[in-house]
Amino acid sequence: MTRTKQAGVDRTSGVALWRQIADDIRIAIGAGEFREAGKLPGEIALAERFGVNRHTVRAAIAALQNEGIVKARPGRGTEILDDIRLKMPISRRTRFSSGLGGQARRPESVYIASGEASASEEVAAALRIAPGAPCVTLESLGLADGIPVSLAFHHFPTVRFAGIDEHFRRERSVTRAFAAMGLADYVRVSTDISARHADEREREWLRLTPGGIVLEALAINADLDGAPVQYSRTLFSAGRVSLHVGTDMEL
Amino acid sequence: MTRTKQAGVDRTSGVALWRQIADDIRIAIGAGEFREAGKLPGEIALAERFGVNRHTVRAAIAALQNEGIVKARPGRGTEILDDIRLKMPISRRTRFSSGLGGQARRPESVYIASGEASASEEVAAALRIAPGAPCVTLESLGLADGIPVSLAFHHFPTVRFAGIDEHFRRERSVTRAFAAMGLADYVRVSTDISARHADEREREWLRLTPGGIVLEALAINADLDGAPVQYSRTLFSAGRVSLHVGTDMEL
DNA sequence: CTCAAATGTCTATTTATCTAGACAATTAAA
DNA sequence: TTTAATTGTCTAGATAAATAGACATTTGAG
Repeated sequence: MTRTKQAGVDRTSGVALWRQIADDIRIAIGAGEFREAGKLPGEIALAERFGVNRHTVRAAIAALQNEGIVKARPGRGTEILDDIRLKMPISRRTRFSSGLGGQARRPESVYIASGEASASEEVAAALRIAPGAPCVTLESLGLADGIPVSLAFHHFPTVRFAGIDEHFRRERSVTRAFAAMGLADYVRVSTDISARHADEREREWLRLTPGGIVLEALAINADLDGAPVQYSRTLFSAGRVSLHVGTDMEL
Repeated sequence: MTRTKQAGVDRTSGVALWRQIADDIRIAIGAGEFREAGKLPGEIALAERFGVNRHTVRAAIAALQNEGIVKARPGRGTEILDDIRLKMPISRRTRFSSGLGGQARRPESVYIASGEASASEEVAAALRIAPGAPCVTLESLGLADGIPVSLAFHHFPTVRFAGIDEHFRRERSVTRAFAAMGLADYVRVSTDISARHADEREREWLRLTPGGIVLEALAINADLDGAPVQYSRTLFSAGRVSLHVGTDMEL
């Protein structure tokens, strides 16, 4: 029997059908497709829609259940749980903790690791220091309501911010760590945004499923004299965060 | 035989090993891992590195070859071709064609379709018109050197821009279409950026492989009096584009 | 309670993916 | 020219994914 191509599933892609279907349903939920019903169509209906066997759809639903997006119950159907995506503002005054302010969530930064390194060309160019000059590195995890949303790698010039990692460890905030070292205010100079698949380590920290996507933001912060004070690479869980760039308001 | 977990491959993810490995190598190339050699390690070395059979690695390389990223030749090895990623600036003066200016590429916009629609709540809110009010819709494809980099859905309020799709068709540029209708200048008011997997239709237009990622930018443009003139949803091929947000320069 | 609709579980079979090994073909260097 | 290193191609077998069907279990409506 030859098979007709059905809605959006590709049988030669190296991606299992159940995973393609899970991704498809996740997107459909995000687009509000089943909002009025509050639940997914029945497994048989979904199987017809995607042109696959009911068991394949069940595997997809099991994956979505594992991600906490839906909840299936015998007799009742498969209910859609919350689909929350935080909006992270990016502007001249971008800070992680205050960014989530109006969204009634509990923001939190967690220390992962820190150390000393010599600046790569990339870091040196961003911080306007000599390549090979010493940097404080700091890795941290950003959470909202206990759910990981970002994984950040910060770089600070050692000559000015030696020991800032210890301040971060106590204060659990880059802004407060800066304040503790006498830098009361700073501004975002540039942000470079791209997207890619998360690697294994990133998946672990951000609790992503394989194939999960991260938004990668390369950011430079500077003091009010324009001297770079921080270069960060932040990975946002693309399923939980969108980045909002306001180019209109006072920056 | 029980198998030990090797570098970054997951055998229960619903993603074929060859595809995981292809994604992994693509990322490594992007990070410059094999830059000095100019080619990948041998298939046997890669097979050991990922803990899989040589044939599985070969499948991964075949996929990368299909994407035009590498070129394998008997006796010579697998050479790495160009890895180009355009940098698309996002600022108050964002325009597609001029954005790629300094990057020595031939930018081009292609008309796909246009029509009339009543504004959804999302579109109405962005354009500050009544929900259900008429809009001109316009779909276009952005290319650089003939390679598709973006797929855009534009919305314009009909009351002010009826027929702008015809101007776009002739001028092949939104900026010039605006100019032809008497709007000499406009500015970007806000841009909302997220990332997700491309669906089948998007993959076709952007020539992406299954599992391919798009950066989705929701943008509002306004005239110099602040009245919204355009609401766009633009999908950038994440492998070919990064978005650069300058929050420092004169916006 | 009874029934219809839904999800849960089981077995069996087919198809795709991965592993294993052998050997051919091509290239670049000794 | 010889040799080593590399990719290309073939066969065969093992493992995982998908299909197919039957039937049990749970839930909500009538």
